[in-house]
Amino acid sequence: MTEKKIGPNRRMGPPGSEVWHAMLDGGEDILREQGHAELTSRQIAERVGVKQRLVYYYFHTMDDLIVEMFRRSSERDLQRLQEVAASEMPLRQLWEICFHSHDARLISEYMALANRIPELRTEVIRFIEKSREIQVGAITAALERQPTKSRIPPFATALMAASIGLSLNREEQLGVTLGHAETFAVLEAFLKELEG
Amino acid sequence: MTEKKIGPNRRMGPPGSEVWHAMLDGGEDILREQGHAELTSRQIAERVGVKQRLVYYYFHTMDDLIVEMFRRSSERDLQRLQEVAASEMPLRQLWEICFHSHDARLISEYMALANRIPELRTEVIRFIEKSREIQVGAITAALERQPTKSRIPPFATALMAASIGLSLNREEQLGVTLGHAETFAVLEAFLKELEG
DNA sequence: GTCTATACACCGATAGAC
DNA sequence: GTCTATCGGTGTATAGAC
Repeated sequence: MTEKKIGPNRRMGPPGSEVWHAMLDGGEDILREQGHAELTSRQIAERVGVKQRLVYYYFHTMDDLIVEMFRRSSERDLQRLQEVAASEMPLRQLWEICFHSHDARLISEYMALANRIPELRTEVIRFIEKSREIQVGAITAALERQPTKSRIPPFATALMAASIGLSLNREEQLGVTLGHAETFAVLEAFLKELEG
Repeated sequence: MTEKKIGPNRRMGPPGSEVWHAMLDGGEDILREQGHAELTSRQIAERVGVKQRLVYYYFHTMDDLIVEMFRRSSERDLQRLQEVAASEMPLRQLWEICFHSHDARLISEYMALANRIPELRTEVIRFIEKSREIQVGAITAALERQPTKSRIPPFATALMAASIGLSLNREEQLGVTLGHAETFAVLEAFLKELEG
């Protein structure tokens, strides 16, 4: 029914421009380094080197900016997942991405923000589902190549690996290492079994 | 060096009183139902039915209140974990607790808050480590009772189970079910193997 | 123990000039 | 495309009366 409740006199800038990207970059840095409480239009403007008003020329609302941040980031992630899924040793590379190249703090901030921003929630759901599909595809292909006795279905394998990677990552950043070495050993053995 | 930077003329109320608990209860409800952005002294006061000023009679700062919220909640959780760890079928009960009786949204809010509140971070670390120790104890005891061929070490088992439970819980709340049935089947088989 | 009243900072968002 | 200027709202925290 109602379109976006934006002031009728608001001129808006085009997405994809240089400043547009710079604002998303700045927002991402703030979210990762200082958390959601500091993610404000003023902080972003200061970091980019413009005035606060300009943020509202490129984004309808702050929530919009946050959604765009996640959307841009998740699209990049999915593309990279798809690339390594088509490579040799995809499972090990997928695991490396899952574990090493995500920032646990950033993820936890997005998760909390998704609780109150419906559009972000939608994007998060889409990302989880798409990345799982990609991982399942790679696992299924690996199982066909390698005659292994693993009786864990691909979908369960993907979900478990993603979950464990997330927790290991998060705990490591917190400074908890209880049980990590043992878990890595189990995962390494599993990877060897599937991919040599 | 510096003690808490509290106004020198601030009179403070005692912890543990009825109103003190009511404020933590209200804060927890707000955090679960509306998220961190609505967790303010004014909202808590309104929910408890007192004036905003009283919140600062019972808590030095809002961050202090949040830390107390988590501390009280995690102490209760640890106690319950210890109780079921000493019962029969502890593994299945521990899994039920891990999966069913935690609110994923509340957890994600605490995780994000822990990024910016050092004392909360400390409490979260303590909780993760203590609950893992309890779970490892139960798993070790179960392995001694049951002659099973599981070659996954107890610490890895505890970490993996907690991780997977967390993700399943969170995804279910988001509305994602991709791979959940397969994962439950795997976990159920594992539980049967260890505890019949 | 609980209240009224208030200082002060900061945020989201907008109007309109250049 | 970018700016100055500003409005209205809300937040944390405090002083001090009852």
